[in-house]
Amino acid sequence: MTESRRERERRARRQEIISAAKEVLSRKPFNEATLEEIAERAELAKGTIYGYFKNKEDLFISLIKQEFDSWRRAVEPALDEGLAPRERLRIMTEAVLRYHLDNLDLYKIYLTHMGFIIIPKEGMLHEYQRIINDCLKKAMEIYREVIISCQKDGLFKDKDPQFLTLVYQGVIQSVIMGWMMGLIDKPIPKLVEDILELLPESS
Amino acid sequence: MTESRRERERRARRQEIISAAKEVLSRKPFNEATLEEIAERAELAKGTIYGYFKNKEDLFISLIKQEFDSWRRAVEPALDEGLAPRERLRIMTEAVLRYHLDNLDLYKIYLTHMGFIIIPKEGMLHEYQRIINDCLKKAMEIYREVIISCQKDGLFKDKDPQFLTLVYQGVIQSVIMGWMMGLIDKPIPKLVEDILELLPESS
Amino acid sequence: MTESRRERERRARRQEIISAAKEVLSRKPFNEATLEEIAERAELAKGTIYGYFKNKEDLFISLIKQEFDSWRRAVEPALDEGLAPRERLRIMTEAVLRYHLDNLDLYKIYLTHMGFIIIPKEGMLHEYQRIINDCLKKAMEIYREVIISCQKDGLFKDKDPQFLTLVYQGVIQSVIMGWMMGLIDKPIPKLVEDILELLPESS
Amino acid sequence: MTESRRERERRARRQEIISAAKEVLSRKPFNEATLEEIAERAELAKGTIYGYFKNKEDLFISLIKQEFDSWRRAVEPALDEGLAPRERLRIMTEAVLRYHLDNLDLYKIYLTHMGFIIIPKEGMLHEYQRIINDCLKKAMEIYREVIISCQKDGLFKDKDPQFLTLVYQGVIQSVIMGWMMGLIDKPIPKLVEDILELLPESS
DNA sequence: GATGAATGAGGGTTCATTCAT
DNA sequence: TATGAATGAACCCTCATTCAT
Repeated sequence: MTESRRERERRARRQEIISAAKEVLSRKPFNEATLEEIAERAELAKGTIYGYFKNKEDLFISLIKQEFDSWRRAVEPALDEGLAPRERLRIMTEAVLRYHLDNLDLYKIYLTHMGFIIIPKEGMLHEYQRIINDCLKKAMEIYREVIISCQKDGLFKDKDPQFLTLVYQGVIQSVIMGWMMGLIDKPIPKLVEDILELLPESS
Repeated sequence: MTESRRERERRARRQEIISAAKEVLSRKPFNEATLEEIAERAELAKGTIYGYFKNKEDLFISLIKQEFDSWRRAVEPALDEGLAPRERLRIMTEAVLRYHLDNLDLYKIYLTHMGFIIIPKEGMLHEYQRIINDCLKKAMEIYREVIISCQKDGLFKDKDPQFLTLVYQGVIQSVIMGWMMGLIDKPIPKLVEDILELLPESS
Repeated sequence: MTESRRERERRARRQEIISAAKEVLSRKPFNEATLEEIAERAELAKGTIYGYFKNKEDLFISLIKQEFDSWRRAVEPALDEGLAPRERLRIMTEAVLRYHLDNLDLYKIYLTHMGFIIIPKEGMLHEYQRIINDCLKKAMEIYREVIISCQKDGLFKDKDPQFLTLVYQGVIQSVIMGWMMGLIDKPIPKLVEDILELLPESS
Repeated sequence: MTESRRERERRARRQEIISAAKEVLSRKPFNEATLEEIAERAELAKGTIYGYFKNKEDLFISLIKQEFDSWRRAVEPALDEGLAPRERLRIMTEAVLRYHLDNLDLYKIYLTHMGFIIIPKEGMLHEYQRIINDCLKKAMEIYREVIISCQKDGLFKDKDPQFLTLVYQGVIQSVIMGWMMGLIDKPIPKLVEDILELLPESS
């Protein structure tokens, strides 16, 4: 069991580093965030990080993957196909908002690195850019799946699902940004209601 | 008049540098874009840039300011209070879309640097981050003014204007991103129509 | 002509860096020689070197190539097929000895990096290792060519030329090392005579 | 006796580390060989090595000393002054060749670190560089002693013994390198014969 | 004004060595 | 004694900025 303790400690330390990185990366883009600062925040020497991650990029990728998994788990309930589509949309919207508003750092990272979604593949794309891209695509697919199920149920009848998905994502983003900027502070269920009301009904 | 020619040339040269910077910054975030690359694209020596701008940041700020002014001029027609509110909204939407779709580089810069909307609470804020922030706020104010005028006219009756502004901005952004990603390619007037349709009517 | 002066200065500076590198690399193997030390010796800032060479390895490769070319030019006279084979051998031996004894640093570099000749290709071979290898092979080929021409003339009749080349190279190396260690200080022509006397005659 | 077993185990462990180091150092120069890799090959933790050697250099020195002792023992029979000089030379040549061809790793280490023969005039000399130097000098002395005894017996009559020693060493090295590079594969006694034939007879 | 060589601070990364367990 | 996590010095390299020409 001694072995087990060491492993536990190792995992904990690894997590501390990821958390430190998360905080720093929420304020600075990848290239501006220094390992020095991350190490400092984790109260470690710079070199120590390399015992846990292959390099700066690996650390960042691990962070993104972990956070995306966590986001995905939060949204999972909305994937239950047994639920009514409209209910799935409500659950999803609430889960997404709650997740991000409880965890603003992640969203800041997303915003800070959003440029990477768009940047054309000039030269080699950094691995971490690919990862971010993947996560975004997966998130969009989830949105789209739920939206399509709503359409099958008669909502937003004649609109292009791609377009609807984009708009949905844009509205969510606006709300989160508004919250971040202190322009909005309603409780989450109220926000969800407001958002759903905005969506074009089929009727 | 020789003096005047010199000035004209100087302004032209300055403009070339800004254009080069714009192109580079649409592909890379501030810290990844090098003066070397900008100078190369402007067909100048690195040192020459310092004859026109105090430093890298100053160049970036000048770029942002200039672009924002240009954007503002494009949207100006919608500020005419003599027009019908709904028409103002249509004009604004069309102007914004047209401006950005004709000028994707600027939007890429915006996306690439969007993280800076979120003001870091600690440490020094780069001057250019503050500028970007200012521009965004001014744009939001323009949106809000038009939206409020619509509300006075009976549209979106009971909604919070702040919230509506955010949503409007989010929808615009979605459409531009969809366009960039090749997911959308309808002509602009059609897009405007789609967007306005989405907005909740008063009725 | 101003341009020409700049170019001239550039080449001169480049040469200074190579010379500094040569001195340092004659004392330390590649991995132990630091750019810091090279820059210091060239009386330049570390960063300046990167204006002249892509990186440390590029600098080293340029050095090796330059030195090998220079060595080759020194040995060139022995390649004249119009000469009597035995005379060619004498000329070559004298040229090689004179070149290295006048230019001990290069030989030190060779010795300091000799390990790379043998190291099996585990993983990727550094580019500079390949270059060193190439130079050595070319040198051996020159030796062999002259030796074979001697054999055709009746010298060392029945020996394997490969073997003879190795031995020749080994003897040369011994003499240079002896000189370096201060064990030998005869004038070069005397050394050449001594060496040639050692070689097995055909008779 | 428990104590004795402990000691035995300790020595064995120490030996394992030296062997691992030998293998690694035959492929990489001192500064490129990492303790990590040595420890891995010895199936030990990095820190454990410090229980057996003061530091990396101490380990390297121990290795060199041990190998040199072993080499010396192999050559010992040739030091018997009761034998005929020519026979001593034959025995020595065969012993040296056999030792190195059976133990190529050591020779690779020698080649990889040969640069250290040339004592840097400035700065601090690594202790291990001095050791290598010492070993080489001792080896040369052994060669010289046998060669001088041959001369007293009338061989190579009028040559400078220092010169002959160097040449002898050079020829030996050539043969070993030829073997390593796959250019030579005769059985050892045949090689010895070839070498001795090369050496200038007195007659 | 234009040039581009030179600078040097600062970042990512490696690795010998130490030390608590 | 064995372990391997932690340390931090030192290395290579980049790039904004300066300055002599």
